[in-house]
Amino acid sequence: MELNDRKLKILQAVVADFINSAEPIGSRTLSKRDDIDVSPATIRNEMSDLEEMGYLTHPHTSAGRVPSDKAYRLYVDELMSHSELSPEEKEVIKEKLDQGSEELDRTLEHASKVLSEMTNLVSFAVTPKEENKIKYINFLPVDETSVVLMIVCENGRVSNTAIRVGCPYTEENLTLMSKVATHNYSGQSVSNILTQDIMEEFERDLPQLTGMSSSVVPGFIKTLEKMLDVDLYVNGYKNVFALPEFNDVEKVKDVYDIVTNKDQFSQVLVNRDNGLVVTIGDENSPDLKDFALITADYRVNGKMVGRLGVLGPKRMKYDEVTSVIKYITDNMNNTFEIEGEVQDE
Amino acid sequence: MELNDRKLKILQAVVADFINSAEPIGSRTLSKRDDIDVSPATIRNEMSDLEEMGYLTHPHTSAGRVPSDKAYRLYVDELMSHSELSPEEKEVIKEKLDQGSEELDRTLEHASKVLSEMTNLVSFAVTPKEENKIKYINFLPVDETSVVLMIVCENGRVSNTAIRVGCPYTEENLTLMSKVATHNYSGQSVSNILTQDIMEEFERDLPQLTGMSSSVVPGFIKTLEKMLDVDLYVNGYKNVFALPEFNDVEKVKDVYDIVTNKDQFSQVLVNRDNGLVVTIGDENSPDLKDFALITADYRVNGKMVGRLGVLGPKRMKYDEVTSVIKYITDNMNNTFEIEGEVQDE
DNA sequence: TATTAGCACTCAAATAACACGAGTGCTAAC
DNA sequence: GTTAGCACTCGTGTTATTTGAGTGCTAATA
Repeated sequence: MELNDRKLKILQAVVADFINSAEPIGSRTLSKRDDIDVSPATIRNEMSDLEEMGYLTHPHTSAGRVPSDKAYRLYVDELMSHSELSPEEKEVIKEKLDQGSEELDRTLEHASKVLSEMTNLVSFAVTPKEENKIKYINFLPVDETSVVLMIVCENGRVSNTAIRVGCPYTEENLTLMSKVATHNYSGQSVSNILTQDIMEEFERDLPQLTGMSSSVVPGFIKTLEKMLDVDLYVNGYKNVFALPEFNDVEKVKDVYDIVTNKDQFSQVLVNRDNGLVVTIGDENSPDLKDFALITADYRVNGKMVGRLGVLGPKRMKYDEVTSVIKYITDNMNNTFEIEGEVQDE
Repeated sequence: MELNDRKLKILQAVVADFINSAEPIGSRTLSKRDDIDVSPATIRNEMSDLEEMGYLTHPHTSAGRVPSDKAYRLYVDELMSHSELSPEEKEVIKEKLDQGSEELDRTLEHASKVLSEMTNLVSFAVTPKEENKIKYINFLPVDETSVVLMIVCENGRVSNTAIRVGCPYTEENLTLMSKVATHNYSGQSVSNILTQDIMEEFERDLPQLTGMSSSVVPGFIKTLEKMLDVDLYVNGYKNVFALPEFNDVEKVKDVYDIVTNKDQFSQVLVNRDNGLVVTIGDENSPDLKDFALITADYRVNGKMVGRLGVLGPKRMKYDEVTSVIKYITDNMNNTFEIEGEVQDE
């Protein structure tokens, strides 16, 4: 059997209608649409064919049709409109993005928030497991019993931790320690440093400070390990409360479990392909089989520095959401690269 | 009418049973209890009196009795048992607490997590709006276009922000800037600094660096403002999914709104009395009228440095929860003060 | 006089019966 | 190839009925 034009039109209508209404679509409903001018009976025949071909399903005999994963896939790839965002929408997004642009290291987090606001879905941002190279390491005094360890990477990211030291120290000790650590590790990637016997190296190069080393090194290692973790920000969880498919506590809980199981979820996100990617239902891992996931990369100078996305029901406004995601990831670049861009008055 | 012994015993039984079962308690159920040996009819009479006195209510004529807020209050103040935690429970808590003890500045956050695990309720931690005094201020180089601002307070808290600078700088510039800023502001409280015209002061004392000042000062101010915010950590939200009173999406959403409306919720928490405080139903603000809130302070050297608590249904195991909270807040002190305490073998 | 057995009464919740209607599939006519 | 017509299906909503846990009241009891 072949997917002729009429079948495609009907399929497209079913998917579009279902995305809007979340209700199974019947033949009579479809026949009332302006763009379809055949009788319900004809539509029924076509729908029956489409079902046989795996594009539609039936919740039960006397219900309308619902799109299958295969139908969503076809819809996204071929059928849906690719409307541009209106200038007003663009303006709104631009404005929202700009509100968070001062906080350099929270750009991604902020963009994810904007994304959830624009799509009314659960959104997230994830930083890649990056092979950061250390620029320098600084131990700074706080009070008698604690110091701050500060690690600056070449890409500008900064981590710091407060560390309790077991013994008294002087500022000279700290300066020395900072110098030695920077000398030993600057230019190396974090994961590479972690393969070494850091404690031994500290003791070797700072034999007069073994007491301090023993209390500082574990914190140092912990901080490095933390730097290897991907950061995952989730926003707009409360949007699920408004979606009819989640009008049941179990479902709401499922989504909560997914987005709060950060290790597993970030794994899924990190392992995705680059670019704009849409995965629907069965295309995802089993725990996401009832969802659609859309992600896009955010790049600076061609290098991927983060991934942004939304999680929602398969019944998702794919065209709008992809437009918004694309616009945001493109525009974040501008926020970064072009400062003080000319504003049209 | 008077609250005689039998009334108290019955009331106590109703509250305790309801806390366990979440079901209205009938006279027959009560009469089967070992500690009550009067007939259902007698109990009915007593319950009727208790209802008249405002301690019990009736969902409807043919249902059992449910405790009122007044009953919970009496229960907490007079009726409930104050069982000590078992040595095993103490051991479990101690162990969990210890797992997070390295991360000095996350102690409170971690303790809140332990609290939610032990109580199966939503827990939170909040830091007081503190009048921190600045110890020193440091501007550190990251790359050509950005610096890190680091502010260390006398109490050991550290804040840092990445700031994009509009013009090239040298390390000497930064050192100078750090010195001037530290000289001008160390010893002062954050809120006090914010009352001053910081930009003017930078320009006055660093006339040769006006370009840098103009790009750095806004970030400096923003960081100071952020330091004034209270930090609120919420843990164990997913515990609400298991409670029968939240088997409805609306209710689940209500709790979510409460704990994610950080400004409002932290306001409620910050304004509480010191010490162990239990507020039930109407004793709370209207949006919390269906909940009970328990908080306790965590002190170091007598100074309150944080507040820990749980949010749950009024039907809460008050004795257990208060024991756990008390034990955690007491024990956090130990984690801090006494390092390497003798372990009993 | 306090307690309790007995009993009529109430009402939410569960169950059953039923009508409704949106939808289907099939057949025969156009 | 398309469509009108029709019997059939089945979820949904409505109403009636039953069930049972629980109450309040009264009268008997200790």
